Amino acid sequence: MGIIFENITDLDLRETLDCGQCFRWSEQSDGSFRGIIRGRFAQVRMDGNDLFLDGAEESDRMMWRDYFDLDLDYGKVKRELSALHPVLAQAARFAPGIRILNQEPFEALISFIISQNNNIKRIAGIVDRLCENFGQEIKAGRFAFPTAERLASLSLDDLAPIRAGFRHRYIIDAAQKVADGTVDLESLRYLPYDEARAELMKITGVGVKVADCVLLYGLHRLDGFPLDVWMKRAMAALFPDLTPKDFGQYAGIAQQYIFHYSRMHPELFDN
DNA sequence: ACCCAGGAAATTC
DNA sequence: GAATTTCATGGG
Repeated sequence: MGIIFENITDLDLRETLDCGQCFRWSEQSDGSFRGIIRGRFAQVRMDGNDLFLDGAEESDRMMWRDYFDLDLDYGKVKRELSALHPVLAQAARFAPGIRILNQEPFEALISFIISQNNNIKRIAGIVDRLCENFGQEIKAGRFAFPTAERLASLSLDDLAPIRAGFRHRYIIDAAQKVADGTVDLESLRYLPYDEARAELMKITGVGVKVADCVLLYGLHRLDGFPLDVWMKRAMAALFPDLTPKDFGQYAGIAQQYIFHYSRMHPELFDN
C-alpha cells in the first residue's frame, strides 16, 4: 500500500514539514516523516525526485497532491520572488524545497491560536496532547485532529490535560463558532482578504497575526503575509524599504522563506 | 530569580 | 484611542 508521485521538484520534506507552518509530522531516524492528515496516515519520504507516501491509499491520491501543493510551479514562483529583492532570493536559495501545505482549516485555526506567545516545540506538544485526548485513533497511538464538534462540547476543565493555559477558552470559543456556523471556514477561501480576516477575528483569541496564519496555511491564501516577532525583525533589518504588499500574490511563500531563513540565522538580529 | 516564546485581551493612561 | 500589563506553561 502506498502512493508515488514522480518527478517532483522544489520539495524538501524537512524544509517543508519543519519550517514552522505545521506541527504534527514526526521525523524518523531514516529521514522519513510520519503523520496523520485529514484522518489519513502516511509515512513520507523522497527518493531522488520521487515522493513516496508509504501506507497511503490510492483513493487519497488527490488529497495528498493537494496537501503538498504539487500543482503549483514553485520554480516559477521562486523566479518571480527572487527578482523582487536580492535578500529574498538568498532566503529562497537557503531552503529551496519549502512549499506551503494545504492543511485542514480547523487544524490550522486551533494550532495557531495555540501558537500565540508560545514556542514551536511546546506548540507541537500541546497539539499532540489535544489529538491524543480528543481525536479519533486512526492506528495504534496515532490520532486524527479533533473535530470542531468534539472540542465545542468540552469544558475548560476537560482541556486541562493539554496544558495550554490561558488559551483554553480561546480553543473552546473557536470550536463553538465553527461548529455552530458562526464562522464558516470554507467560505473564507475566496472572500476578499480583509473580509476573510475580519470573519476569523470574530473568534476570541484570533487577532491579525493568527488570522493571517489560518488564511495562509489553512485556506491557501498565498497573498497573506503573517507578521510575527521574527518577521517584524526581518522586515526592519532586511527589507526596510518594503511593505507586505510589495511581495505580491505569492507574499505568503516569500514570508515562509524569510521566516525560516531568519529563524535559522538569529545572529542577523543581534543588536 | 529572570527572560523569552510564530499574540491577543484586559486594563490603564 | 494609544500604550502597557496580564495571561499559563515550560525551557534556557
